[in-house]
Amino acid sequence: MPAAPVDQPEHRLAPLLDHLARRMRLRAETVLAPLGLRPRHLVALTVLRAQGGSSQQALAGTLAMDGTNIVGLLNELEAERLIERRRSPEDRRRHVVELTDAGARRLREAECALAAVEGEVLGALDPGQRETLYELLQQAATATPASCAEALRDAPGGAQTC
Amino acid sequence: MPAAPVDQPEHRLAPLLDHLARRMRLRAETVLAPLGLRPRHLVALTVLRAQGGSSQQALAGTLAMDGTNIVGLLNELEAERLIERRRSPEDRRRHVVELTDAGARRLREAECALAAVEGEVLGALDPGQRETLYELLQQAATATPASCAEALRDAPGGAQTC
DNA sequence: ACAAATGGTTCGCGCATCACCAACGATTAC
DNA sequence: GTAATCGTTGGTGATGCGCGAACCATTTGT
Repeated sequence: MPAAPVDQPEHRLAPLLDHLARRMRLRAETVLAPLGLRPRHLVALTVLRAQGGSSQQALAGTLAMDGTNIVGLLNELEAERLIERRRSPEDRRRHVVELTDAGARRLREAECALAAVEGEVLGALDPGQRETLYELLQQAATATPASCAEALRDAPGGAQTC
Repeated sequence: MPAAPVDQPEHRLAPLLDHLARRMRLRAETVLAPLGLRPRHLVALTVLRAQGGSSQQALAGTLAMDGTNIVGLLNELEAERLIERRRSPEDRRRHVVELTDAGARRLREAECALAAVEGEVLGALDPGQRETLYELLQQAATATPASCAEALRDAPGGAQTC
């Protein structure tokens, strides 16, 4: 056996992530509809609860979406008084976006409704596994904005690893 | 302290999953483009490698998408000789879809290219963590098709858990 | 003080995804 | 033979989203 060429399964988790996220999103849509929310809103609200008081283009960065679309998203959320835009005192061009009390409440309601969906999609995982899954994803998500921008800056063309 | 109301952080991982999957998908698109593949194709190919020789509506089930759209997806893949449709011997109405050698090769190429993306998006996770993440997602994904259909059958309206 | 750059907003274009309906050919089941 | 099933094609419509253009308010540079 010469050098044992390390026949890795070469499993990448991008497709897996995509697959599961899709399943989750599909079910979540139907559950969230009665609350007047869509998955996108949930992500935004969750991010805002974590890092409240960010500017809109900071949000655009962490949500990885175009600035103009952020406006629309926030408009919808503000129309239902779930978030507030205040002008920043230091730089009055900026809008400081923050969760309102109603927003935090709705978010909790949504999360509550989402628990059922989790039960369906992640039925094969026991509570402990779900918890570690949560922690892994959380860790990845909170650290990514920086590392992602960094990676994009360092290797704009292509960074091949194999 | 009356009954200690268990002030769970009530963290749901649906938004997290959505968020990370989006980041991953965005980067994956640009990396996959030169290979003539899009994220959807990758998911399909991965599923086919795992459970080869399924009928198209079985695929529709596990991919959670409409049958008619499956046709288009498979057409694209077949046009590049990455999959083959053969008629099932038992039931000649069915098409048995299977990965070709070229398909398996392309899939590996794509996974290789995807490794770089993983590095960017999951930079905060060390190899061990990524492995457990993979195993958790894998376990959830392989078990979901059944449990999901089951859940939909049992509770078509709404299954509130809290 | 004037020009340039920046954050946010609005409008509109274009593209991709996707569910759904309808109709059809081939095949199987009752 | 009739009905149901699998796949295929074509079309429609909603949605999401990136992108560019123009605009206002504000800040920054000189």
